[in-house]
Amino acid sequence: MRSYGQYCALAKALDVVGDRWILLIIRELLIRGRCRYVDLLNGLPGIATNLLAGRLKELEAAGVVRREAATAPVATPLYELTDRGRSLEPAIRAFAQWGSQLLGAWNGDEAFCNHWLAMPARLHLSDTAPDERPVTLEVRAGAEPLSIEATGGTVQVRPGPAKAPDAVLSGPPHILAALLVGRLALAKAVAGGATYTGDPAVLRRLQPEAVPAAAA
Amino acid sequence: MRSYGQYCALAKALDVVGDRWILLIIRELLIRGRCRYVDLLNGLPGIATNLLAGRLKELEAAGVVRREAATAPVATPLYELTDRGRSLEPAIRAFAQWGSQLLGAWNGDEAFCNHWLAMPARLHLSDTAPDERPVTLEVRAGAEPLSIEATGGTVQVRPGPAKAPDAVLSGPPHILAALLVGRLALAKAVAGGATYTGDPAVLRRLQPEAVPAAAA
DNA sequence: CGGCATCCTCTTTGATACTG
DNA sequence: CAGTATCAAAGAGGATGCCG
Repeated sequence: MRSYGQYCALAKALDVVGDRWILLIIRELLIRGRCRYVDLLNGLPGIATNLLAGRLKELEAAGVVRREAATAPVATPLYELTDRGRSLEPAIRAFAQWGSQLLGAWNGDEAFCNHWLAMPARLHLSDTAPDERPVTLEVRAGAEPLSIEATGGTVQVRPGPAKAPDAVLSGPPHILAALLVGRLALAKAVAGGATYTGDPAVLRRLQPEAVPAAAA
Repeated sequence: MRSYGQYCALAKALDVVGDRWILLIIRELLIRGRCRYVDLLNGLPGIATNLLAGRLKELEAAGVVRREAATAPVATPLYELTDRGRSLEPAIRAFAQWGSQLLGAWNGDEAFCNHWLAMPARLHLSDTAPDERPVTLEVRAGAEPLSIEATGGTVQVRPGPAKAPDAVLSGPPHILAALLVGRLALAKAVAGGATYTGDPAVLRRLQPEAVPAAAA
């Protein structure tokens, strides 16, 4: 990107991460942690492959992303955020929160990846029963599932299936998002096309206080 | 901007404010409040006038900016943020904070406007003596001065001169920024080229606890 | 295959000139 | 002052090719 050439913290930030696709690339790396080029490509529907390659180089040069070359046991290079990159998380969260009000019902021709639900999930879920045994919820909306684990007071969200999920949730994206975030009660989510199998307590345990409020 | 076409809150936010120059336009409106087209143009060195005009239209269409047409007493149309626009402030602050670590010494060929100091000032200053009478500090680094007022526990920062400043601060941008933010003690700032006239207590009153720490 | 680099077209930007 | 008009240059998007 062309620099704004302004002595201003915001302008400096935008010199580095203001380019098209950059924040979405960082979103992917925040959600997935270290991953391959092709994982990024899949999580960024619409990006041209040359553009992704170029952006990754810029981000590496800027010290936001680190590229680990493929060595012995690993077949392909891996990308991950540096500390500086991870420190963008609060800003990205703030933006996502602002954008969430622009998120209406899902019109089927928008791209959707299940793991994107990790962002609202990390923001709004917590383990409300730290002393009970760990439980896992698997969420399926797109191709690859997402697993959410409540264990010892913390919530772990990561892409990929859960080994032995205590509950499984699936349905249309906007219903799942609203349900996880606590804007929609389970009954209404089911009425809206969601399916929940397994122990209902798993979902309740993850939700701070939103469920009782929204259940009305 | 071309939409990312992704059902994701962050992508939706970027569909609206991800375009080049947009966040800087919003920065200007956050600092200045309601203002004229030329004010924006002056506060955004490097922007092309057609681009500013186009962005303002997009932002108006998106409900982020409101344009008030010139009526009776006012000679020219004015622009200001809507509530939705103002609600971007936390996200912009978060980004600016991230960018501040990229802000080194001021190399003279970067553009600088004095009123940009309002962002770090609002973030880091507070009125530490709410019960004393209001005091005003005037900051001069660029063309137009900035006035910072501590009154009754709150700090007001706005572009423009102060009526009767209790103190006046001037000097090179990076020195003033570091001083205001508390990263630099007054003595060191003066050694670095800053000038401070008036009551030293004014500056101390504005700074939470940073000065004692950084004074060492 | 996964991980890019090239080539080409189309859109956006930047610079400047011009008008009500 | 507040923009619009014009045009060249840069960047994005898409397809495809190359290489381990």
